[in-house]
Amino acid sequence: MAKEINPLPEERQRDADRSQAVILAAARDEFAQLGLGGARMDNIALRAGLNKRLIYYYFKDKEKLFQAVLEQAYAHIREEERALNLLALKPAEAVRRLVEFTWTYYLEHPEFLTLLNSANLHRARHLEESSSVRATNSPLIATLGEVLERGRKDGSFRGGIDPLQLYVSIAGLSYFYLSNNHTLSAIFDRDLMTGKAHSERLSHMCEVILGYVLMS
Amino acid sequence: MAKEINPLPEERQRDADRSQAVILAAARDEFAQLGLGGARMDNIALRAGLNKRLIYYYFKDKEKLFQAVLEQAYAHIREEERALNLLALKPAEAVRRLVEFTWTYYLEHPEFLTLLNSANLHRARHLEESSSVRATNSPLIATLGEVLERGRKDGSFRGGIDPLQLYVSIAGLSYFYLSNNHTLSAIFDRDLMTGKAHSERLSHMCEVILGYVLMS
DNA sequence: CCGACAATTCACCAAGTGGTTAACTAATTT
DNA sequence: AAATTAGTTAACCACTTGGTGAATTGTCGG
Repeated sequence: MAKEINPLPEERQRDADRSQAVILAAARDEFAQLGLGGARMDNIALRAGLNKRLIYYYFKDKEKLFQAVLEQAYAHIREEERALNLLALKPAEAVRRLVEFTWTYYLEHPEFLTLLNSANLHRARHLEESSSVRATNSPLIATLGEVLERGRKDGSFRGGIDPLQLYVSIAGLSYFYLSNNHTLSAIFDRDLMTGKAHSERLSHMCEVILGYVLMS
Repeated sequence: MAKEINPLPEERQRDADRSQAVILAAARDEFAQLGLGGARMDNIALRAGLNKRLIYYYFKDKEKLFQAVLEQAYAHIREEERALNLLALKPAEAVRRLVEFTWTYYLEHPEFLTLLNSANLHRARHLEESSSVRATNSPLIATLGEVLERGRKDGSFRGGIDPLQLYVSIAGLSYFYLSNNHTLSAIFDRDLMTGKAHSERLSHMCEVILGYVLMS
């Protein structure tokens, strides 16, 4: 009996790409949970199920590893942002869609929030060294600017809105609620992470943002 | 010539209260700059100009020290919030005042933002153990609720606004801009920390929030 | 002036810490 | 199938790290 060829390529024992991906995922989780200062390289190796030496082999050192994690995180959200296709929607719907997307993305990717916090704690020096993040100068702001212009032209939006200010406001409304939910819940003694609380927050944010951009 | 009595009490070499205060300030700075995981006890002692052993003598361990720093930070902002006296203002002015205060406080106390981020990274467990923070269940929300009610009664505000949602929104608009200014500046290649950028941000936030609460 | 206690110092440590050296082995090339 | 290279491993290390035991000294009431 001839040995049949496996239709799926057999798992190679050694796979550089897979190892790097596994390390990145492990590092993302460790950094997200403990911050740059609290993360432990031994722990990352343990999470990855790979020898610690491999981390240094592929990523040089802790700082570079963190930078790689950040780049991957940004690449991921940028990809999803691109898929939004805001220009295919009516201006008001585009803004609402952006609010909802931002909220949902942050909600489903809490690690993104803590990674950004760590990056900012270190004054974003890991981004400045990174070409990939700066280069792909998010086209979202340009798109949002176009949406605002269209809305103004068709008379539904007020004029003079800075798209960057609006984007920061949209992001901030979700970000603060989710990133600081533990302290907020503790101080105000109210669980902010129930499904009901979430939908209330989303509709509140839509009211705030749409109430601002829409003529009335 | 008789030795005259010093009108200011001479500096005692040993002063428990002063030492604790110095340690707290040093710890606040260290934690704010490096996070809980990145902060070093030796560094805190160095900053304080005191022997490291004193930190453990007064604060038990790193976790308790961090908790004490958080408690002090909250106590400070709560004190200033109390001084706002929002109920003495007309509703619209009270809301605008709160926006301005929040912005200014965060701007002048950047360490508060990073401390909160660290607290949230650790799921606010340092607050849950703290009686002082939970106890002084910020009366700001109650005050804001009263402001909203007055505004609705005199016909200037819309109804149905949840004061907590509004507070989170007001805080979030400032917080995200300032806490994430490094990553935002890097990604969008725009300096967000100039005086001009600051005043633009403040007026944008006032428009957003007042546009939301005011009837129109 | 003294005894007692509180404030401070000094020397020290076990358990990590990020990072490295060099050997080893699966794939790939020739 | 031998040679080369890329992926992986084990053992190790110099240096930090949070934390402690015990001695020391300023302060203050009596």
